[in-house]
Amino acid sequence: MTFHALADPTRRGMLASLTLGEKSIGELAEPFDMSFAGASKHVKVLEEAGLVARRKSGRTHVIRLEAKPLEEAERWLRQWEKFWTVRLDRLEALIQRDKKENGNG
Amino acid sequence: MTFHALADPTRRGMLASLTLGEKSIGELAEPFDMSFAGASKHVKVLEEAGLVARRKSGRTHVIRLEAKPLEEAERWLRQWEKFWTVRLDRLEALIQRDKKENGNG
DNA sequence: CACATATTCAACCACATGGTTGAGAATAGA
DNA sequence: TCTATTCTCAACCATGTGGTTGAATATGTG
Repeated sequence: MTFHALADPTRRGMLASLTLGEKSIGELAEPFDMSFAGASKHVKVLEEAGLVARRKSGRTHVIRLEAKPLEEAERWLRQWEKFWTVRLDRLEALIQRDKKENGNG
Repeated sequence: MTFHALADPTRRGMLASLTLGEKSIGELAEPFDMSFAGASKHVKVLEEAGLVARRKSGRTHVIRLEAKPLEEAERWLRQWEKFWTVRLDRLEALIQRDKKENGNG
């Protein structure tokens, strides 16, 4: 779900905006020239992905970043990258060995 | 575009399958009980995201992994994670300092 | 050539997504 | 209380997505 949440440029922009500090829904909506309701939907997606958390202060909903899912996504990617880089390297090694053994190199 | 490509479970499954070696479209489709055309579409998405590459061998299209975009996505995430973890830590530090200065802690 | 195989393409379908608007809920403040 | 502010919800719309099927393309094989 994290990847889906990160796939949208508006949401990434909101996350960027949130690195400057907590923001209300209205403040998040503003730079995108978007309706409250539109921004609210995006925040909901981010919230369900665990990338942000919400705190109610009076009538404003204050949104802040949450780093955990990002760490997880990063771990996932790193693991995969390592795993299949090894695979690709091994494949390459096999090709090289094959070349030598068959005198094609 | 990488995040969008990674957001679909079928596509992640295909990538997983590809870590075991190169696969044809048909071989990629098979474990998902999916039509050729369906698999073909997913492969196209992965290809456009640069996550896989295609080589034609006779009438079969042979698909292999490409690690580069994964590295980039990982770098992106790592950078962000670091960046906003620092922000969050700084925020926490401010709160703590505030507590001390105002005798609330 | 005729036929089978591997794949794409085009058209279609159901549903999700990103956006809007307008109404309604909750809270702040006169 | 009345009004303004902040936000969510429901309904709607256009477009995208994930899937199908059937026809078309390209290649191997008899």
